[in-house]
Amino acid sequence: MADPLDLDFDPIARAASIWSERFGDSGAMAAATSIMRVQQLLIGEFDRICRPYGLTFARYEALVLLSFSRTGALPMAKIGERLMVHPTSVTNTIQRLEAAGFVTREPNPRDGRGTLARISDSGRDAVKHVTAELMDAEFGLRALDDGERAQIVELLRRLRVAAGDFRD
Amino acid sequence: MADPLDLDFDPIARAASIWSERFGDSGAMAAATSIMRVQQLLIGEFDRICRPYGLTFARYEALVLLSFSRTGALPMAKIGERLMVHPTSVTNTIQRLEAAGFVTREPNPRDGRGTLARISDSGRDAVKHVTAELMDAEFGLRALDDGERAQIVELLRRLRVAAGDFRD
DNA sequence: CACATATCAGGCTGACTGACATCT
DNA sequence: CAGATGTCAGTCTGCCTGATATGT
Repeated sequence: MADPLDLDFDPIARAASIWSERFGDSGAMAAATSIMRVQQLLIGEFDRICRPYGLTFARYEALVLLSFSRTGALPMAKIGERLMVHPTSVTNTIQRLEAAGFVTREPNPRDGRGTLARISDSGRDAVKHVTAELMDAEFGLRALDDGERAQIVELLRRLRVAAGDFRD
Repeated sequence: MADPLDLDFDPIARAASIWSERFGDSGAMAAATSIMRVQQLLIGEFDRICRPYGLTFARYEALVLLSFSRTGALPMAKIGERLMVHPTSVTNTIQRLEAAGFVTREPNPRDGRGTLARISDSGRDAVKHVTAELMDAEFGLRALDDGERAQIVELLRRLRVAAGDFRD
């Protein structure tokens, strides 16, 4: 299979090769930069899919989490923990989802300090539509087969373990 | 080698498995989410390393690009092209680097419309220190060996090709 | 009491759109 | 003239710190 790429047209490969020459780096910089670039491409596509429904990908993720919960409602702290985001970011995200009518807030009956975010019917509707489009786009990973996707998950999982992503 | 992970403690794996059951997704969601999560971890570490030197990773990248250029200066448009960022983001980045004394601006003698950003001595100094620390941290990829890093680059390159990352 | 929960105020970042002056 | 280059104004996003009220 011929390589369809010309290194001269790949800014990442070019920078990485200069890097390797000068600093003796063994591919770490290229791998890190590739991950950052692909994330940029993916988030761009996801946000493009979400936008027509009045969502960003981050807000869509919160809605999905709620739609997967048993009762359709979760405490703010739980949402932050699952999505691995800062408490104030949860407040912000839920506020915007509430303004859009996708979520309602209610006091947590089991903890007077707490607030529950509950997904609304229109929230579930939005999740349904966006999810269908994301599945249709195969999450931007159409270029990879199942085995390759699993390979990525496994390699990246090791990084997450090393970063302590599974403690707590 | 025993798996150090308990799926119950991996929000990504948990969400992906629920997803797969409900929607018949074949690992695309898990892979996409892993990429996004690892990028988040990497950028966090990189920014942590850059902060003491008055830089963010994005600004450091621009400085590196300038330090690699033949003359130490590049037109704004070229910077945006190489770093794959929006022209107004280049203006913003260079403005802040200039305010920090890491860069100077000058009219492009070869194009009256243009501006050149030139790296200063203190800019080169900052690059030197941050680069040393990033290399020391192996760009957050200490958990992977050379072969695995190359594997990631290759898998992700296919996604970048599919997204048209190598056109122009 | 210490601690947890959530919010608010406010700063910082980078990405973007639209408008504009300037120059090729 | 069309097109490229860069800037500016202003919006939106998400992340974060610190302070605060409330409740366990």
